[in-house]
Amino acid sequence: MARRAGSQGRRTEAAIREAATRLIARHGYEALSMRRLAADVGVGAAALYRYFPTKQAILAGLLEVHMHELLAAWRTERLPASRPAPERLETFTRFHVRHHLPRRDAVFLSYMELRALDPENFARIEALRRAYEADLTAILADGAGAGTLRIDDPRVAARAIIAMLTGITTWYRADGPIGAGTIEDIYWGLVSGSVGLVAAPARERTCSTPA
Amino acid sequence: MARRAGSQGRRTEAAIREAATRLIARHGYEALSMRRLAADVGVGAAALYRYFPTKQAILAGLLEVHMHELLAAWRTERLPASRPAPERLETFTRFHVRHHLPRRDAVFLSYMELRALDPENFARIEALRRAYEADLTAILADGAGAGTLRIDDPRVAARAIIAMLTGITTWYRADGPIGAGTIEDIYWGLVSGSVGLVAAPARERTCSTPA
Amino acid sequence: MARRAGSQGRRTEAAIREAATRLIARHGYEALSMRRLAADVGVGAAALYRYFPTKQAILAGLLEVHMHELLAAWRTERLPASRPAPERLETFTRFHVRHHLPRRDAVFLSYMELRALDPENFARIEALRRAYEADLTAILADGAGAGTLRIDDPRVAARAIIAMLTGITTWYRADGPIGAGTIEDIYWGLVSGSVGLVAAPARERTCSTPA
Amino acid sequence: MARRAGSQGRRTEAAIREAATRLIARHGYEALSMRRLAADVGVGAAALYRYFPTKQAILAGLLEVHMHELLAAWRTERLPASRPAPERLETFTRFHVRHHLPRRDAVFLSYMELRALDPENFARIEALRRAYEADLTAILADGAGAGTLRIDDPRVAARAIIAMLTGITTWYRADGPIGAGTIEDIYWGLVSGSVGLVAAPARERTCSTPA
DNA sequence: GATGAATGAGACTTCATTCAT
DNA sequence: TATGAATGAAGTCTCATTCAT
Repeated sequence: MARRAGSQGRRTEAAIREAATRLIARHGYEALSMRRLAADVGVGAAALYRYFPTKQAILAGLLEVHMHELLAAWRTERLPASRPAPERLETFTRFHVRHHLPRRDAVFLSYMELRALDPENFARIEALRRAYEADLTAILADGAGAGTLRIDDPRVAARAIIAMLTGITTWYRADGPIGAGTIEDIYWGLVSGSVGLVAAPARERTCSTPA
Repeated sequence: MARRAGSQGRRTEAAIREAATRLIARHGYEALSMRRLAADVGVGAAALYRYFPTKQAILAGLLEVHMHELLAAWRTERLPASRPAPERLETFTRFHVRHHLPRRDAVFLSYMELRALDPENFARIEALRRAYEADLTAILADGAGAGTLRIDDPRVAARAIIAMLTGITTWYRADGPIGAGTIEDIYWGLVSGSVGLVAAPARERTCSTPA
Repeated sequence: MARRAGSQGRRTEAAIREAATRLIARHGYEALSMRRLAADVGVGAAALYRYFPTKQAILAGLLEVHMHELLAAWRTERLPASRPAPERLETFTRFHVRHHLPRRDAVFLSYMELRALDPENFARIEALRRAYEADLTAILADGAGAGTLRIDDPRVAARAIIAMLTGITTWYRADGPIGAGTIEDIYWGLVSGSVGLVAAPARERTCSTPA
Repeated sequence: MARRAGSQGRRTEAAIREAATRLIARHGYEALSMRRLAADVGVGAAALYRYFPTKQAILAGLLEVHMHELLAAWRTERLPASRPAPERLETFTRFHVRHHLPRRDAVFLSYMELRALDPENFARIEALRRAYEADLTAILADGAGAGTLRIDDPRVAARAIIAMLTGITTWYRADGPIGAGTIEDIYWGLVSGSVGLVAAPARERTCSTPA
């Protein structure tokens, strides 16, 4: 049979991306077989090669699209450097959480499967990741310079914050007890505190030095 | 050909563990072949099966030993529940960093390759991880109850803190510009702030509300 | 999408034959993929099947046309059996060289890819080859009978001569230093000598028995 | 089952070489599948890879061994350059026939599958072939210079002679009506005549110019 | 007249694993 | 204690071919 109704090219490519994202996030790139992927898509294994020349290209494509989407979205939402660092940091934090929460699989995969990329693809995609990280680093450095944020080392802090925020995807379930908005608030509480901001006005806190 | 007498075996087993830790951390469990592992150990592939019945058993063994070491060390260092939560948290934080820094590969592997475990092994090892996390959660809950820590949700905060601390291993290099002690200090600064504490005594800080 | 009117088809078929001849001569029948062939023709792979039902049919068609052309041309040029064998042999030799030189790829392919034919096609085409060879064998046998040629075994000699002549295509380059006419002369010199003729009058030679 | 009695390493490697020679000669390199080869050897396909890293390496190994054997044997038998060219040519001719006749498959393969070699292997093996050809060319050139052989172009003549002699393997059958010794004689008759010698002493001939 | 999408078979190769030695 | 030889399953990928459009 040459063609199953309703499974034309574009649709097939999208289906491959979706299935690959899900399967790689679940079992890892190396553990994913093209046959299994094809079965999930509902085509023969050979059909995959009409859309991606190699298995590696699927992974690279997924990560690249993910990073480009992330950067594009961030560039739309970020505040100009003229605004105070704390505000910019809050924007970053809330953006990061909001953008990542509905993309569990893609995020997971983007942080876990970098090592599965061959050197060329790695270089290309790692550069995108560094660009994103650099934006946060700049915010933190600005705040440190202006005295509005308490930061020992902006580069380290940026990595720490991103690790903390990205970790959400390892356990968060959209159908769990905690809403996305609450997650945003909780993590902004943690982030803001970690760089020496006291909580948003709503939650009055005293400043205590322990022991 | 027989080896010279003596416990060559113990040495070989240790060599397998070390090589496996390094190789899995570098390339992932699925990407590791028994032949490659054997080659790194300097032994024929068949020899591995004298020490581990399956490839899966190697991974499980590695993760299990790692978690047992972690828990054993932690149980030695942790403060009793009678002590104030901030102090206990500082102990936890510094312990976590200190314990993990020299174990980059093992840590990386423990967080990345859980999904490669078969269900039984996963259950066993995940339980150990949860026990460790539960200890931190308890500290945070105590502090929240006592009003000495500002915590929205202790479980979420525990995960966030562990994610932040563990993330160190993805970029830290022992031969880099930042010493282990400094890392401890920086991360304690971030953690303490994130739960509403002001900085450790050594670095006097004022409690300022920016902007 | 429809092409503009006119016999695009004929042109495509010819292009397929040409590309197939070139590619099979270069890389061999088994190593040729229909996709590669189609790409060289500038057409989708499926289009090839408008002209040839199978890959095997392309090869068979090529060899068959080649042999029919060869036989047709030879039947036009050959001398009647009434003429002396040496003359007929010279005609054969010069014809063979002249006909084959500008058909390097087709010739190469005709001698190398016989084994890739399925039994039916092989039988049909091998018969044509044998007919050609039989003509040369007859010339040699006639000469041997008449005492004008020195031949031990006409069948063996025919094969030897054809092998020698056909071998030209493995190294001859039209743009090389040796012209086609010279090649004809050189090989007629070799062939004529091999069957006991002394050289053409132009190149006087003595009949010497060495050592 | 780990090992079938009687199929140890060395024996297996030899069996692979033999089967590969036979199968490639019969069907061509590209048409040979590793599974088919393994089946003929009597092992699983994977076992082949203990002895040859790739399919290409099998072919290259076969051709290389063949050419080294040829050259080694020739260097043992060839006459010194001080001897007259006709004698040296007879030695070459008889050696070539004698060496090649019992190696039908290997010879066939060596002349047909050069194009299946990847560039590196091709260069290495082609150099060996050229060395052998160069020896014949030198004999012919010497004879032409000394006036004992009638040669238009030694390089062309060398190729022509080798093509003629090697062509034997395409039709000769050891169990056919013609003995190996007879073949040698017949071909020496053809070769000697082609370069202007009259026949070997045994077969007295007159030097006649036909028509 | 030609294509885009797909297939099932089969290609080479690597895998974890076994077992006699 | 270790290995050399082997296996069967499975890996990624390419093949000739089909057929609705």
